[in-house]
Amino acid sequence: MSNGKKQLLLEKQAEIAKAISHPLRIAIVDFLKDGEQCVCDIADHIGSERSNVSRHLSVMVNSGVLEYRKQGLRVIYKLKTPCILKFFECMTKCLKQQAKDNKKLLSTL
Amino acid sequence: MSNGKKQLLLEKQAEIAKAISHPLRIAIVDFLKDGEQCVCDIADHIGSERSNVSRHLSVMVNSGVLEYRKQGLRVIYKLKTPCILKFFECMTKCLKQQAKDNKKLLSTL
DNA sequence: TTACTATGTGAGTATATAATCATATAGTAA
DNA sequence: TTACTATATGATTATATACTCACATAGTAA
Repeated sequence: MSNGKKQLLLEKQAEIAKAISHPLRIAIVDFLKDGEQCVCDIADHIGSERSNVSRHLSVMVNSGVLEYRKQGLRVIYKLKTPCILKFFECMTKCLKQQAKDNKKLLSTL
Repeated sequence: MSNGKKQLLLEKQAEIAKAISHPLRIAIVDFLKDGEQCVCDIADHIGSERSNVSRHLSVMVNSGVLEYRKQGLRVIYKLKTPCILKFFECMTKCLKQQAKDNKKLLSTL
C-alpha cells in the first residue's frame, strides 16, 4: 500500500474512533442499538440540549456512523453500520481486563 | 445500574475510543501489534518527533491501552489489552460498508 | 569526571471541540 | 393567514488537544 493510501486509511479509522469518543455520543449509539429515534427523544433520553444533540448527531453522520430520514417535522436517526456495536463489546472487554489488572495491583498494596 | 455508574461507564468507554482517535495513535497501536517497541523506533516508524510520540504514548498509557517497561535508557511500550486490536477489525468492517454504500450511491448519479 | 543518548515535560501557540443562546427554517395544524 | 413544534446552525465562549522547541533527567560509556 502506498504512503498516501496508508495515511488516508489511518485518518478514516481515526475518524470512526473519534465519532464515538464522547460520553454523549456513546450514549446515543447505545440508545439507537434497538432502533431509530428522533432528535427530541434522543435529547430527552440522554438529558442534553437539542441543539447540542443535533451537533453530536451531525458529527456521527459525517463520519458515517449514523444516517437519518425525515418524517414530517421529525428527523429520525439510526445506526448506519450496526457493526459499530462491536466496538462496545471491545470496549467492555478492555475495561474488564483493566479492572482485573487494577484488582491484582490493589491486592499487592 | 445507577445513573452515576452509567455515567462512569460512558466516560470510561469514551476514554478508550478517544485513546485511539488520532491517526498517529492508530499507527502506533498497529506497529505494536507484532510486539513491544521503544520510543525512538516508534518515532522513526511513524515519522514524528520523539517528544510528540512520547505524549501520544502517555495518553494511551493513561487510558489503559498501553503499558511500558524500562530497559536501560530505553522505555519499551506494548499493548496492554491486545483485545484493542479487535477495534481495527471493527473499523475496517465499517469502512468497507461505507465504501460499498458510496459505490452504490455513485452508480445512481 | 565528561560526553552522549533516550525519554519526558514545561511553556507557548495554533487549532479543534463542546456547550449555550439566539435565531432561522420548515413542516403542522388551527 | 397565525401559532406552534422539531431541527439545524451562526456566534460566542470555554476548554481540550496537538505540536514544536528548549530544557531537565537519568542511564551509558569513554
